[in-house]
Amino acid sequence: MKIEPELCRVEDALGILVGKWKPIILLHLLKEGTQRFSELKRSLPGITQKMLTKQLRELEDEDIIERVVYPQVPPKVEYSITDYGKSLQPILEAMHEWGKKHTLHKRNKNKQQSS
Amino acid sequence: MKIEPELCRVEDALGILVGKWKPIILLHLLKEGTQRFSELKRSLPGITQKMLTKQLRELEDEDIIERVVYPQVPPKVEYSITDYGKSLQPILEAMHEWGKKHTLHKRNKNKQQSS
DNA sequence: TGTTATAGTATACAAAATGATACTATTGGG
DNA sequence: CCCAATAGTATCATTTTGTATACTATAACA
Repeated sequence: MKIEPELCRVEDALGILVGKWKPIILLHLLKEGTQRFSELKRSLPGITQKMLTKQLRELEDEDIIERVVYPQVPPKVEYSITDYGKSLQPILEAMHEWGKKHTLHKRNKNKQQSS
Repeated sequence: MKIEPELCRVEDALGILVGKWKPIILLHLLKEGTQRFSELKRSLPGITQKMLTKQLRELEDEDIIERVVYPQVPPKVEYSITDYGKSLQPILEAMHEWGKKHTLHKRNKNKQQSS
């Protein structure tokens, strides 16, 4: 019995979700809707401009988010999830749920070890 | 409206799933059941021993897989998914499904561009 | 005696991801 | 004239990941 090549499709989802910031950016946009660059930055304590820009560009390249530039000074740029990007929501939520369980699991584990 | 800190729990799932090899190792173990080190290695063309060992250790540390050593020569070590690890299956499957859709999406996108 | 098999470890190196910091353009306001 | 505000770039340093290669122990086998 061999693993079919299609099984590796997980990599595609991972390739998009992975990165220290991407999932949290997506959760923000899903939850809050359209956000300006500066709003996102304020919401993600610790991220540098460079990182935020990079992650946003990558998500944009994959059609997960949309970028709208308003020709103003000072500049205004808004980001939002595309319909296509919304299809990631079940994964994000599944991961979120699992993550919460995992936090408990780790807590129990540590409790046992230290008793 | 602020994002609650718990929203960052996605990171926990990602931390475990991420890595060039982890998801594929997990899919193998889920699909084939218990596997020896050498079987896994043969199933993952291109992986080095060091990487395989490292990924397996990390998964073991998180209680996702179990490692059983048989006191033999030559050595025999078997890996299998724990019950806890099986709870990742829905995520893996959701990612797999999404990945398939994404492949089509990209195909359509490229078709449009080249027309 | 030399070779093979297994499940690794050790070391060095290369590449990719992330971080820190400084810099830019523009324009309205003081 | 100078400063603040926004959405970035540019450059360099550090950290994390991954690769390549050689090495180990031990018993069975030829």
